[in-house]
Amino acid sequence: MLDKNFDPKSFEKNFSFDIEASTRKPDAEPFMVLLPPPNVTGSLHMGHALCFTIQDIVARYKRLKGYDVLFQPGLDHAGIVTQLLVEKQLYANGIKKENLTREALLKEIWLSKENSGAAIINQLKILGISCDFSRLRFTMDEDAKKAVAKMFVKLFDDGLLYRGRRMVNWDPLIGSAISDLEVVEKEIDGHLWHLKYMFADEDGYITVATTRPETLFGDTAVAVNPLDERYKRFVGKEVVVPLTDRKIKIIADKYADPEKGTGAVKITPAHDFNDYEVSFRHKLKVIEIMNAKGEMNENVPEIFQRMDRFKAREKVVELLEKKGLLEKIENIKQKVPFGDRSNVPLEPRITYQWFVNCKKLAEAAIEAVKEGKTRFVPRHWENLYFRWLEEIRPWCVSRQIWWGHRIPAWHGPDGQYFVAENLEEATAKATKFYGKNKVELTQDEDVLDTWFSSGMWPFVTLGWPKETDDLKRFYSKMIVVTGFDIIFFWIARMMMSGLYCMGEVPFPEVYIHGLVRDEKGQKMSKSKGNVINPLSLCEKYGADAVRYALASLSSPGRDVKINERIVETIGRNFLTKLWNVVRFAQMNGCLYNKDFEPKKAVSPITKWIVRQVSQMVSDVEESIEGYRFDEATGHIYRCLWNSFCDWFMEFAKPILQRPSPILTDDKPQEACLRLILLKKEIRDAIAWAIVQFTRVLYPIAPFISKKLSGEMGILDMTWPDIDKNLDFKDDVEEIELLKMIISSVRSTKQCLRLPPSEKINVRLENLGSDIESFVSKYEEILSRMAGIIVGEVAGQTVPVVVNGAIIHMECEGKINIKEEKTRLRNEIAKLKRNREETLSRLMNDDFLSKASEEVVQEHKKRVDEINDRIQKVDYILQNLNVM
RNA sequence: GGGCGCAUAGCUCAGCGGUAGAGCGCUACGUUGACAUCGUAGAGGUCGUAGGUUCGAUCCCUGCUGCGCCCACCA
Repeated sequence: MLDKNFDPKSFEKNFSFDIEASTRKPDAEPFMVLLPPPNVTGSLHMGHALCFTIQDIVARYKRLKGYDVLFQPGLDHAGIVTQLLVEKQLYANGIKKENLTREALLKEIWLSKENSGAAIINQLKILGISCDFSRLRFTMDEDAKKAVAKMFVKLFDDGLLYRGRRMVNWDPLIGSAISDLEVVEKEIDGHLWHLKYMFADEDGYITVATTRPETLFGDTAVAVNPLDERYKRFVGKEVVVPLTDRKIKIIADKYADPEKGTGAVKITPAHDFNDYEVSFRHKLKVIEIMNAKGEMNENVPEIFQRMDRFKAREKVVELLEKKGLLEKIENIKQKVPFGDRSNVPLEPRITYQWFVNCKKLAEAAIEAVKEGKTRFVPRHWENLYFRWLEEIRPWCVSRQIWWGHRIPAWHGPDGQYFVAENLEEATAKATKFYGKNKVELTQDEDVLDTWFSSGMWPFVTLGWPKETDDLKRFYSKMIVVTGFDIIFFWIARMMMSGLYCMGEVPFPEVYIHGLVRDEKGQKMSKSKGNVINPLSLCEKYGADAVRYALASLSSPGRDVKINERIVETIGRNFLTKLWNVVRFAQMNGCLYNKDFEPKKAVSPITKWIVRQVSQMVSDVEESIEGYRFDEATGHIYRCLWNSFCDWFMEFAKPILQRPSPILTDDKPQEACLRLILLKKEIRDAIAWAIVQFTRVLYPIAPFISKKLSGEMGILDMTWPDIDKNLDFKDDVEEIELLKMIISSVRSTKQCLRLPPSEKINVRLENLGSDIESFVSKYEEILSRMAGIIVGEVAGQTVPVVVNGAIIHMECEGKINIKEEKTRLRNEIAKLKRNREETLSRLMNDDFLSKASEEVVQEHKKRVDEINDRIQKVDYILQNLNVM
């Protein structure tokens, strides 16, 4: 028997879904859900909870539907983030990175990875995510390493991957190159310094505006626009770089925009993408003035050397001012590129890096989506995907950090390198190249961008490059669920890698969910302090409540705003309701009866609830298949709370509470038997309905569903097998009429300020069916739920119109006639307005000729109904006058 | 500078070419056996704005306004 208090903690921990998650069904249709591997940098946040809940709903639903579901879990090594985190932890313990060897730092990171990984797995289990943990993979597994090396070599051999000296975005804090995607533009309050560049051979100067005065040591020209009349005559002249005695030329280049700054721009090829371009056109010298940490190097005057770039800026400005070379300072809003992980301003830097030429890969990825081989849900995300892939640039995949997949390339003593899957193969290549036996090879120091291995996740987890059975069975049969923020990082790359290595799209569908935000719609972040920890919510309200709330809030294409209160009011309250109704069922001895056949139900109320539940099941099915989890929870909610609890259980109560007759010889046997059978049918129907609820709810709230279906006597979870062709029309209509009568009486009582508990005599008129039999069936229900006694009435009455029927309520001395008259007049006025509107359409020839026949008929019917009602209400009004 | 999304009740959001919906909140009333984490009833919206298409527009199209996001190497 269930406890009176609903306490999810008391049972959630008792359930493990490991067995169902790892059970394979070789004969069933395969379906895979690919869990986006969480970073091993700590714990799961609300975004994970949403993403994983959605996936788990799909996985569980498909399992119930009979598919062979592989829900593949994994963890991501998350190169830069993880290394930064561990370095920070070490630093807090007084250990500096500089004092550690590569091996020592890696050892520390692996340790951290083990801890974090274990914590994440534990959290996934608390959330009830039913992936197959026996198949847990890590992006730096031995197998994954081999696969990554394999693909790297393949790309290299196909000429799609190369090493080159290029200008890249450099993160001075991390000391590494990063990809374009890892650059975030931030608008900051900055200054525009107007500097005087003195002419070398005459008096006077040209004014150059810059936001980065410290880079002037790297200047190798000043550019003006060839069409700029102001500066035409200066082109070819020399100016002196301030604070130095170095002379540079004034050049004419269309890059200089007369509208911007002073129209004359300093050219610093080593530290600006545009200037680098300009330097090629004019064969300018390239002077690097900073090291990997963003400190000034030996190419600047002595006093600036080893100085941090921002410190140097201050110093430069100070000196310029002293020397009278600073014309003015303007305050401006400025966009500056920052590293998304380090959150420091980036420096463009010219270095050797490895690049993937994505052009061809991208074309295939675009094509596949255009052809519909992969579909985004919601569809409009495809635009974003196309736009990025169409303008794709070479992808810098090397990182100057230690944590990650080491680049599978080996360098010879002379700078020659050999790309190979392992040292043996590299040695073989080197031997061939050098033509002698012993060559000292050293592996490339760099590691790969994390997303290189993430992009291979769909097939690496299935065993690639081995041609495993799983790979054949599940590749391209999977779904990926993720946020739009990683469409470029991950989805696009999985498409490219997948098509490249497997020749087929990895997944036919990608479901893109919204971002989780706080109740004000703000992004959750540690700095704002508005982060909600899903695990503490689970602790407080249960994982089911969190999952249910997330599902019901996840409308397509919209962000999910959540706070603790929402979990409480949406999730926990609903589950409490379910818990309580099951408890009530238990008190009444309801247990699942496998012999109960819904379509053979006898009692109208049973037929009604069977109909409602059946409809709900097919609605939920449709919703989940369309990824409408908000609708799915809505259907379950309304059916359980409104139809089942508010109506059916109330209908059932009087029947259940009737004392069971004892069959003796002196009582009419048939009536007793009928009651016994009716009570049994009601109990069976209650248990049946509850079981259906737990089944449809199982994908969303698995713990409570399992618990409650167990209480009802069901151990195996399956999707409800519902008869979609039930013909209960007449009975369903009868119950709908009953409901309307009850509602109308309640409403009228409230209007008339009659206490709901007061029993009122009523007379029914024009019911449309046999009043006597209707009353005999529902007399008890009408009495309990509406507080009316059907029979004859005396004295003053208030008639209530329900559909075609009229309920005359006895109210002698109980009501205020004036108020009642006002109420009725208002009702008539409203009805008339309604009628006018409908009639005006029916009198419109265009409407009659152009609207569909169905719509026209509907309008005509509506007018008839309104007329009928007006007539009755008016009749009532007249009679009130007489009384 | 391009592109995308959103605008519906006090709040959070569904919806839809044919008389506006839910949850929360609010108001009134109601509890001795499922549930106050509750029940019953009710108030509350000219569906952002201006045009257009249509017999009919909250829904489709266009402009505008406001908010949010993405992309882009500019001093």
